[in-house]
Amino acid sequence: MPILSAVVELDQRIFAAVRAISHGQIASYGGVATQIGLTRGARRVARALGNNHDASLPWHRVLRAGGRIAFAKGSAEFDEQARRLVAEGHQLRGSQVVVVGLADSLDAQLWG
DNA sequence: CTGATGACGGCGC
DNA sequence: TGCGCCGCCATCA
Repeated sequence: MPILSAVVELDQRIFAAVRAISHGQIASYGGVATQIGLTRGARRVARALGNNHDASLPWHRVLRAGGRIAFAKGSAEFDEQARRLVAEGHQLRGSQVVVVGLADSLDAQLWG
């Protein structure tokens, strides 16, 4: 039981970090991973979101490094995420979210 | 056990 | 700027 329990708890921490991203804000997979104490855990975070079923989770606020949408351009998931981001006031340039201001780092704008 | 895969990241051309 | 290759990690066939 303890082994599996630890894994589940890790996922819970990932979800908590994602839920902590408020409306209009964005974060990167790697940033979320670092935030909860994981190094090189971007893929771990991505997989957690993929397994997640909770519709209340703001998964669309999590992007790839540089602010790019992770899904393939043209896919249904891509369109859905792009739609939600624009609805929250963001601007898209292709598959990349246009970051307003001086932040050269995504995570810097959120928790830097 | 070995090789392939993916909602990732970074460096090089 | 864009694209490709390679490194990382956890799963899966």
